[in-house]
Amino acid sequence: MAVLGVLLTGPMSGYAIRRGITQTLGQFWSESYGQIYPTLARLVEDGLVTPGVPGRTSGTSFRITAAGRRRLYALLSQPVPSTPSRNGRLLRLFFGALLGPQTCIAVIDEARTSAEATLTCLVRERAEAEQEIDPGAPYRLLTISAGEHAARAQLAWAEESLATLRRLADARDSPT
Amino acid sequence: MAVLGVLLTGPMSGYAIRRGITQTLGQFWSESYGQIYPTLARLVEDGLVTPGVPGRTSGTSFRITAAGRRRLYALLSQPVPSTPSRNGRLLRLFFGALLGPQTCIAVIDEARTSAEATLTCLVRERAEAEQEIDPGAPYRLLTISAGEHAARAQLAWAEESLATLRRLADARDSPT
DNA sequence: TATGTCATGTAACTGGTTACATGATTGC
DNA sequence: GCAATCATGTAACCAGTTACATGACATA
Repeated sequence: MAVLGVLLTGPMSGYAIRRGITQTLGQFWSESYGQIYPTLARLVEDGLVTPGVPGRTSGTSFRITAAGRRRLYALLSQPVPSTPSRNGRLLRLFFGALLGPQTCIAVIDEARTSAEATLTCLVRERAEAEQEIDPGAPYRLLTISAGEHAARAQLAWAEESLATLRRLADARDSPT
Repeated sequence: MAVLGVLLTGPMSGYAIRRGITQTLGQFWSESYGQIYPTLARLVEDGLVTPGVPGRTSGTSFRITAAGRRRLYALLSQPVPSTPSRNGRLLRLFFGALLGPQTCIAVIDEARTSAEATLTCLVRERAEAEQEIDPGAPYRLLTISAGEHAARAQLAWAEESLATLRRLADARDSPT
């Protein structure tokens, strides 16, 4: 789905597909070479993608076909599969009593800085996306907005939680 | 880490460990039987967990050892690994122009209802956790709070996005 | 005695990453 | 000519789920 999707923007090499995925979908999707090339081979076999001229190695190569577009539409239309969530940060904090307030504060502070970083990154992306005028722009803004909401929520949670933990640490250190 | 963690609350069977993980860590962690039993075997082999009486099948069985507690502490202290994110919903919306506003509205509305459901679930959990008085309670509240922030953010994003898409659909349908 | 839950396990499979090998092309 | 990047691929491995097999125990 991701490979066919980025090929919508024009023909490109597998290398460029990966760069496209990490750059534009990076906030919520990722693929490795070990995934992309076998996928491309299968897509070519199924006639959803045509390979470039075999001789030339540089420049554009893989191109989505009409059947590929139809298939992408079908894939996009499928219900969103529910993925079992795994959050190593929250797992650690859940057993935080074993770790103590100081270590937990470090864990949460790392969450705070990472949320800040993604937020500034997304704000820049939004500015770029708002300049574009093609029909896909509003939908891309939707995904950027989702990232912003999530990042701001994580930021708020982190600051709130840091305050709570600092109170907890103070109460434990100085109740003599 | 999750298995050792839930064993902190007392000895229990592998079956009960799984139930404990899905019930209390369900919001941010999951394990399958195919994962739990091999893990338990390895933990027993390493002396981090002692099996129950082999004859008896019912009741409690696996119990964390002192070495297990030390190991859990070491595991919790390790840096949080960054997991590559994959969000099928946002991937679909990114290519939403192909899908059209109506289908995207359905996708987002499903996100809205699921966020509402987890939110009411978390509010109930918070009420329960606030009653507890053991030293681990504040940390568990931290993880509940994280879930609440995330769910509220998703809710706000969904409502905002639904309004945007409805405007888009109207503009496309009636500009004659 | 039949049903449901508790309980332990495993084999096959899926999905995915990492690390490496290989070579073409470009720009300095 | 050399370094950096572009480009394609794959083998080994890891993590994890699904589906199934097996059986104990309680209870209606």
